[in-house]
Amino acid sequence: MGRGKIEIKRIENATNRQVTYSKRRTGIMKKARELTVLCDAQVAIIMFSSTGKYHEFCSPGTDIKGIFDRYQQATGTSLWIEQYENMQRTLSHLKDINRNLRTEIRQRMGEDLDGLEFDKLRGLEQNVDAALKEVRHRKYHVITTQTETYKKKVKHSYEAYKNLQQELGMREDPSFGFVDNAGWDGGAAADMYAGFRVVPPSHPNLHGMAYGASHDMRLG
Amino acid sequence: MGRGKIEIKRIENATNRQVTYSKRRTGIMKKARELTVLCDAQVAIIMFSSTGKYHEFCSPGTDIKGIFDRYQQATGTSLWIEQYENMQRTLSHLKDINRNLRTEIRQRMGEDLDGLEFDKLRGLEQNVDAALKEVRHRKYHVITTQTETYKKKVKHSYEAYKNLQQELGMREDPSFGFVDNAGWDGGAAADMYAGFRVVPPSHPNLHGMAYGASHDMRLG
DNA sequence: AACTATTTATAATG
DNA sequence: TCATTATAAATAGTT
Repeated sequence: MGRGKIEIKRIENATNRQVTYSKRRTGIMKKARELTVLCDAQVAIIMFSSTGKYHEFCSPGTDIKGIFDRYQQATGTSLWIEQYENMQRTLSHLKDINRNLRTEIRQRMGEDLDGLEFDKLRGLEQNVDAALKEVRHRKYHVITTQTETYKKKVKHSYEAYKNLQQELGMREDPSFGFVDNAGWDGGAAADMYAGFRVVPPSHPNLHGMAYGASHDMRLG
Repeated sequence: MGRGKIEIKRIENATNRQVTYSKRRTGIMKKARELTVLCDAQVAIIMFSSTGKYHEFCSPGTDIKGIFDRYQQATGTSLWIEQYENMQRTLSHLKDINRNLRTEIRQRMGEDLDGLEFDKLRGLEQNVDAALKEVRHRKYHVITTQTETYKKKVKHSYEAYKNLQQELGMREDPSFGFVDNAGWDGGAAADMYAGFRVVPPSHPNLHGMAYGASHDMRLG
């Protein structure tokens, strides 16, 4: 349909190709529109030219997404729906795990124990007991390390002071600067222990910010 | 183009409509195929006839999904991608939460404590300590209830035996049946306590099946 | 973009 | 549904 017949193969001349694309695209769109009206059909068309421009047609009364959702239902071979449902499954699975984890934490916090049988309770008790020992052990390790570090710091500081004093030849007033060694080092260490270990906690702080519900427990 | 010109409006005769749909559909598909070849374009077409049958066309080298993904990118107005990405975000968020929950559980089990500062450790210790008390309390409650129930059962059973014995007028051989009350009831109760409370656990069973990694901790 | 010779699509018909 | 064909419509090449 034109001045001459053409072979159906790629048009090499880019301008020609673009012109032909434009003409034929219009033609197809018109035919699609006519089809929807004449035959009461639903049609969706998406086109990309070789230059990347896109055009679409969609029969009135719906939209591209609508037609494609219908298409997926009709074919059964879902495209996005499959991914979507996979994700839904994963999500649901994750939520289950999440719920279980929360339950375990609550039970480890001594809550929601009503549903547990005796055997479970005994297991939980032993487990929490062992955990407590571990935590205590670790805590003492940390406090010991901290104290050692502090002692070393103090010692180095004192030595630096001594050296300085020696360099100055003790010409200054003794009431200026450090007075003595013993009272300083030991006192500080004792204070640390008092603050960290000797003073008992006034309240156990079971649900406060210090530990427990520290991260967001709600689902998205 | 036909023996006569037609108005572009719905064809009322169903048969005619179906015939026209068939012819024109073929025509559009052919034009689409020609367009892809001549102009190096990408085209996707989906059609539904008024009777619900569907037909599709897609330029070679891709598929419907491919073209529609490209379409979504081109338009920016995402259709499925938006839902998809929302779910991805939710999923990722859930995974984060689960990871945190697992970390908390591990720390409540006395593992992975290396990263914790002293304050956190102290909070954890207090928390686990309080939880242990709760669990113990609950355990004793359960064992007490169980024992009471058991005692009642035994008592009822013994009374039933006594009544039966009385009805029989003690005509049978005393060596048949129950011998005495005391040895039976008390002994059973003591055994229970021994099994549940007196005997110390041989191994704490920190990671076994009794408690701990009871649910699937892997992700899907 | 418009024009037009020609090809192509298709409505009516068998 | 298939084939035919007269005619409408689309479009290739041109201006």
